Amino acid sequence: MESACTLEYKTVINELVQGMEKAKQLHSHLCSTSPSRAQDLLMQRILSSYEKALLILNPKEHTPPPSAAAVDSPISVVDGICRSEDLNNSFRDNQDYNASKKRKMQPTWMEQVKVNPENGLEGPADDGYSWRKYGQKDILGARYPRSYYRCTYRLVQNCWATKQVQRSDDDPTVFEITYKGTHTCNQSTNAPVVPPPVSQEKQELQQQSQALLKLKASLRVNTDTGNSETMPAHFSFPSTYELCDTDNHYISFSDLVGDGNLGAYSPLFLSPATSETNYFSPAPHHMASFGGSQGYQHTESDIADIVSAHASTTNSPIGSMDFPIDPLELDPNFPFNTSGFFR
DNA sequence: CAAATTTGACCTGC
DNA sequence: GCAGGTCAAATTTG
Repeated sequence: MESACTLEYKTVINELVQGMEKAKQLHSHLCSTSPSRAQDLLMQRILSSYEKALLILNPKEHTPPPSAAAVDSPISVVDGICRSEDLNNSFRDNQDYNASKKRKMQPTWMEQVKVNPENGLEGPADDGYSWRKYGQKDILGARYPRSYYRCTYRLVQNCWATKQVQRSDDDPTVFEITYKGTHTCNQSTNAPVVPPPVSQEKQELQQQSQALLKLKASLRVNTDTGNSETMPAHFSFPSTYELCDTDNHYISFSDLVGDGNLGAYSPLFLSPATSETNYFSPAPHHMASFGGSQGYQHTESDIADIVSAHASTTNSPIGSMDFPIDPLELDPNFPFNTSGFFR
């Protein structure tokens, strides 16, 4: 059956292939005028991202990408680990979609963030979001208590993203951060108006990365919630993400800020003032606020759950893996019109 | 004084 | 019953 979805699927792959070719052309053009190691590095990553995207969409025709590069920064993501049990739950629960399991299907992923002892033993730095601590618990068998944070804008913007922070027993400079749910708030409005100056080389790199950003934008699922905002003003992934696919194989994601050349994309400099217990996080995305009950009784609306899950494909690496493109999983009323889904 | 944090109590799932 | 997660009143902070 050649469904419209299959057609769009092939279109996405075709666009990715074309994008990769154009990136190569751009790279050869730039290198002919001003060869640069940074450009080589960035091009490798751009191509790697394309390959990974293609791999995800069409695993039979592509080989696994190389591993990601490490980062040299005061705060570095040691790794991002999607917890296989969460993924397994997500897939297993598809058939039995009750409220309890829906909650489990919230995109969840874990990162380990290492901080420099001199500037971060109190906690890793800002991840670009505003979090409010709402609890702390001593965990059985853990030396350090676990802290619970939720988005500051939960009430204002109905944003249900939460995170748990726990210092590693083995290495006190490592914090294990578990993110649950994705931000539906718009915190980009807190970004500084004037970005720091950017060198010409960085501008060139940014131009290339903009192509990727557009690609990411074109791949986003149009949730059409009434909020027509497009790509966020700032947009980044943690330096290295390792995601597991449906077979629990890890897929390594290197990003555009990994070598520090594209710091302008990092939420670290765009972020509002936040507590010291903030870290890297997936990029924010922009969703409409949903009316709905809140509070103690775990009664967030079904819509919010659906949005949290599916909209996360735009910004949450795990979210995207959590919910493969499968029409059966999507809201039947999902506005999958071609003009909205593809640019 | 408003916002953020702390912390004991309460709720939920296993 | 226990452990983890969350609430909400009290307290602290800016």
